[in-house]
Amino acid sequence: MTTRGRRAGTSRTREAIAEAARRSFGELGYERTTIRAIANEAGVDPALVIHFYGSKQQLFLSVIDLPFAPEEVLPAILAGDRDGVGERFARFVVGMLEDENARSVMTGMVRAASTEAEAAAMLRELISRRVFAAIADGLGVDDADLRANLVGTQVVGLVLARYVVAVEPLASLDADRVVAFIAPTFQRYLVGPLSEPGKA
Amino acid sequence: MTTRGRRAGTSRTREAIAEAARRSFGELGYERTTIRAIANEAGVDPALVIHFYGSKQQLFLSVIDLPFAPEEVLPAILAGDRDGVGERFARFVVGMLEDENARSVMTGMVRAASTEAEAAAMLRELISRRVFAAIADGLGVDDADLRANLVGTQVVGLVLARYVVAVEPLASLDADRVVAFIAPTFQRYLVGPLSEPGKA
DNA sequence: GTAACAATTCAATAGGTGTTGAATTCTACA
DNA sequence: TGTAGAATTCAACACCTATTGAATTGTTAC
Repeated sequence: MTTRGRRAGTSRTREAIAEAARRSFGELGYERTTIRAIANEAGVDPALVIHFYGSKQQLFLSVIDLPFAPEEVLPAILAGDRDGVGERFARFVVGMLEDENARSVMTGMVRAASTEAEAAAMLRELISRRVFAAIADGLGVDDADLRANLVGTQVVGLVLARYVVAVEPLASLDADRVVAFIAPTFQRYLVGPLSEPGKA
Repeated sequence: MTTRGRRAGTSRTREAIAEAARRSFGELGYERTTIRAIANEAGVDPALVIHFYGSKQQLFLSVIDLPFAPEEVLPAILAGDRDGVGERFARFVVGMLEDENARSVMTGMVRAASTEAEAAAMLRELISRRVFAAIADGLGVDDADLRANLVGTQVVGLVLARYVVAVEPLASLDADRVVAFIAPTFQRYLVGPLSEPGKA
């Protein structure tokens, strides 16, 4: 029987709620995640979740944020020899997805983008503004918006196939091989000729 | 005031329900689609939907089925000169997605695969059995399972980015240009060397 | 030490969901 | 023509949801 009122000592429940939420959103998506389940996992009353975060949607937006800042991490990847940029990019994406927390956030974003307009907007914004800007600045290509889109298709496709749908053998492959397989795709989307190899 | 009991004449409501369901699942995903809304769009009582299809999940499974049979359509695409196979494949995928009904089914599948285990299984099965078999048979490559997976990532990534998230400029591009951009990716995933261009 | 405030729970509310059972009207077949 | 069955609606059920308001307990600043 839990008692009412404030607990003694300093409390870490706010973060516990955030962690539970991130995990659940990542695993179940937005709709299937219930505030009750989050509260339960955090060992707390549902009303406390609302008290801290206002609403389910605000909780989602607070908790699902990129596990990295594109404008901080991309420049270093895009700089350097052009021939290796696809591999460096692939290595970063695949490596980042190895981290459990980062993966939760990414799958959560992709899962939620499928049904939540807000989440779709986040993803759209991410791809077509932040990644776009980094590519335009870092590579000096003129059709950076399109290139950012194409890179985006391969990234979300990878997340969906490897982690959400978990198709085999891709899901069980070790990171290095995945990097090797998709690096050339990023290479072409980032700096290669975009039309047929012949023309353009 | 609609009257009770059977209507006169032959009825097409069963298909009307299927169409409404397909549209709604495609646009809103599984969770957000309600039986009441489907019934409403089909001009019918919610109970009739259940009466015809048994349950929401069975309705989903009945209605969301591939708009084409891979084993029938892929062989013709994979046969022929190897250099053009990527483009032929891209043309087929992108062209198929131009059809409104087919697109609904595909987005519905991808959307639902994000949250419904059954739908994820469908997609997994589709990619790793049916597409796999077609590739193995049609191309005679040995790592056909992996190639099918990689092709799958690019297909679902395209569906998600272009139609679900609708990122610009990709969403507004005309089909021919999309084909030109992604064809080389399919080309490599289908018959190209899978590791770095150098080795393999 | 007391007043403000933060953390926490409880109980309730209002609304939505898929699904069921019975009732009614029509069709098809004997 | 009669009767089995199909198509259809209505009303209800049982359940689950996010959210709210009030009550309680602890902490912090004066």
